[in-house]
Amino acid sequence: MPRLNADTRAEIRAAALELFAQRGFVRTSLREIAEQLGITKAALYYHFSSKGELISELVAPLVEDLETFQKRAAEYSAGDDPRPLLETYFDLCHRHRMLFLGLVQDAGVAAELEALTTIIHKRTEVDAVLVGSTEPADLVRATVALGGLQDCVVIFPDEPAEVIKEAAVGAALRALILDR
Amino acid sequence: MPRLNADTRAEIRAAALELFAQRGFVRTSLREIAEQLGITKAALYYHFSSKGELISELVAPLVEDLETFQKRAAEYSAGDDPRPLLETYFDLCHRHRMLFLGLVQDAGVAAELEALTTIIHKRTEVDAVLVGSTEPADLVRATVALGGLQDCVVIFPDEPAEVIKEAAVGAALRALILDR
DNA sequence: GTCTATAACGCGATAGAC
DNA sequence: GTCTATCGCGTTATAGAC
Repeated sequence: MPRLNADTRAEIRAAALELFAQRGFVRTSLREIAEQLGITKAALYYHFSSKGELISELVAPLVEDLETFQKRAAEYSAGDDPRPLLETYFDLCHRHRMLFLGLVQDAGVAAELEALTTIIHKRTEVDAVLVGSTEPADLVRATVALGGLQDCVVIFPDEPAEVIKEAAVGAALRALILDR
Repeated sequence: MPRLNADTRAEIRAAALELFAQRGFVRTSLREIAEQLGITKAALYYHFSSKGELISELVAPLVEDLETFQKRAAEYSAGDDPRPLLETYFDLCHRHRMLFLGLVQDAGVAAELEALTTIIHKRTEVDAVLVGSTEPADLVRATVALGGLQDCVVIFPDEPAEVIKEAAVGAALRALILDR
């Protein structure tokens, strides 16, 4: 029988986004999404031709926002104040944080052995030590510093480590330290 | 028939680590790892009782290094120079960069639609604009700044956005700007 | 527009021969 | 120590009834 609510497609998007953020894209099956809505897997296929298409539709607004942001960034010249750009980028990430959460959930797939949980837990403890505080506003500095270092090894895996290390540690230091 | 090389177990570890770094943990099947070595999936099971055990063995050295690092970090007091700690953390990440690469590959599972590739590409362009250079040593500053911002929305998804934003943008600004 | 039923596939994992 | 063969499962995806 037809369901009462008209916009099943939008309902599917919403339910999927929530489950993806909680469990990641990989470990969320179409069956789970369908069950959450009280419809069947096959019914879902009526609305979306594949899991990829569903994901694609969820990611599209992020890509669009990024394109807009990129155009704005292209007008930036050395010497301009970068703060507004950084603020916009933060807002963008925050607006799409459900998707980013889904991505990191996926990254933790291997960690059914709890290794990743352990790793994250240890990082958090180190974060607190580095800033001597557990206030979010302080922890953020350590997150940017250590997270930034960590990002560099995956973004520049083939560059000579010494070059990256010097620049990265310098940037991390500045991010970490408030007073000067 | 037995293979000529004695240390099959180590060979499996090496092949697995390489494939995991290239394609992620999720999308690398035991069959692929076995084929790369010219053995069968079943033979692999003689050496490792499960995929989890194989991954676990690869991740163990990272966890060990993190534990050592954490102990050292615990001796750090506010006011000490954080640089040595940051350098050690970078070295640690760099030493285990194959594993980190595997984790981000997993995160890109959803992106068979190439959305993630698009996203990363756009980020790289913005990075270059922000520092007005394509030199790795400069790009690193943008990576730490924008990567740090991005990390914050997944690390603190439930904190009030304004609190996180102010601290994060501040840290990103300091990471980005060299001269002061 | 939604359902039931099922096909087709790849995965991790196991059994047993050699 | 490695093989062939196969199981059981969850998955994406399709066909056809209502």
